Amino acid sequence: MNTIPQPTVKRLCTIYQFLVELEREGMTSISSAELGEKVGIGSHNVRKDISFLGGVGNCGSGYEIAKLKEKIAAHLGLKEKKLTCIVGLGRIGSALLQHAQHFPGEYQIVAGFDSNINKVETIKTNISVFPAYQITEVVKKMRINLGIIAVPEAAAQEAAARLIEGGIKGIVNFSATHIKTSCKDIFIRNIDITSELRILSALIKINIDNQQ
Amino acid sequence: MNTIPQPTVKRLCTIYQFLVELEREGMTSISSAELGEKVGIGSHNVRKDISFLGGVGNCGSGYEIAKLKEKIAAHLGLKEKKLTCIVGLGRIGSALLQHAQHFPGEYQIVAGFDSNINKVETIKTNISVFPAYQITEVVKKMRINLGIIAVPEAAAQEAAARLIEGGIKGIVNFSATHIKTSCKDIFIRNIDITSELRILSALIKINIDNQQ
DNA sequence: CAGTGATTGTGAATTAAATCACAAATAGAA
DNA sequence: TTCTATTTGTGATTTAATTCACAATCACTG
Repeated sequence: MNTIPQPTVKRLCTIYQFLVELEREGMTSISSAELGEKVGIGSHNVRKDISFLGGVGNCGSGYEIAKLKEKIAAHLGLKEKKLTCIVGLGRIGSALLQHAQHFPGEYQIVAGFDSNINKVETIKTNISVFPAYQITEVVKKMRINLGIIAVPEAAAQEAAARLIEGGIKGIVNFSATHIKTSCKDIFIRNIDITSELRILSALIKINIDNQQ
Repeated sequence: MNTIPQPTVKRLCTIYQFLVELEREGMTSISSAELGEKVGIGSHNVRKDISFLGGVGNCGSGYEIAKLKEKIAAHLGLKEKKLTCIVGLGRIGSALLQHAQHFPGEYQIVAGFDSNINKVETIKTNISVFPAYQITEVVKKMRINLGIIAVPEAAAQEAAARLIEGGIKGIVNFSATHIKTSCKDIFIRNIDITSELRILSALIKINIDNQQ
């Protein structure tokens, strides 16, 4: 089978997001050139990426948005609704939680965890909230697919371990610690605001250096 | 000049984060193998990345942490303190703000913006908060280097435009919209939780497909 | 229904990144 | 000091990703 390169996966997800917006605006078709322009990549690249999905476009007149969206969803496994949980209900965690609940699309957040028992009781939300020591048990019982980690640095690796023990398949980690796993079937996306700011600093610095 | 590849920049930032932690734990030196193990990349790759900084390591016995940290900081422009602002003081924005203020390192958040005038007045924080229409003016006057965008989708591109007009050099965008700019000297990092979840779904799906 | 202009899909070429393999350097022991 | 066990730094190699170039396809017009 023709395996899809990782950068292509990322770009297809970005394209997917755009297609959702375009559809909402009432557009029905778009060319590779226009799509590339909007997403900030070349039209060649757009076509190459889409070609991994098999023939979708209409040679005369670009891609039919509904059809392309459907194809991407089918290939990237976006059609099955995923059950998701959040570990850590501090400022970031609860912001993410409420944010996600405003967009109840493919990802349904069904559980929250926090080590602070008080928070477990007082947090005002309509999802079930559990103490942290029940992570493994709850993930297993509810068959949760994905986890979002928003705990302090020190607790992150431990939280990941419990999620994985419960059978989770993917993790988005918002803590400053870079989480890793030796298991090749579990995927982790580490997102760190400080790291992003550093990358910006670096890109700016290198850009200036190169101009001189 | 030997220009540093982008993936290397990212990895060096991750490594930098680790060095900060290791230093805090009292370690003074580390080998490429151990470093790679912790960050989840091969030791070859670690050495190659570090080699872009010029000779740093001690052949017999790994890298001296303080020295390596210093070298990375010097090369990636992490030494000069950067002034940063946040646009959008909703749930995500104010969570990021308070989070960042707990780690007052290289990035000092000096201004916040929101289109809701009430929020401008009531938000309890010790940074200056301004209405959104003053973005350009304030960024220019305070010579702010970096911006964090945490506004709803519809307002994001506009916010970016104002920041850029004010002379900002780098943006981290937390809104669902993919922001782009035609200016090659301005760098944007788009971070989208939904997109990250989709990427996870895709990686899991493709992994399963390939096993069969 | 032929002719034109636009647009896709993809093998080939190019460029970039990751990995390898090993010489050179060093620390520490004997 | 000399020998050995480590560990770096880097040119060479391999692999992956991007870009190119153009034939094939289709919509649309007159």
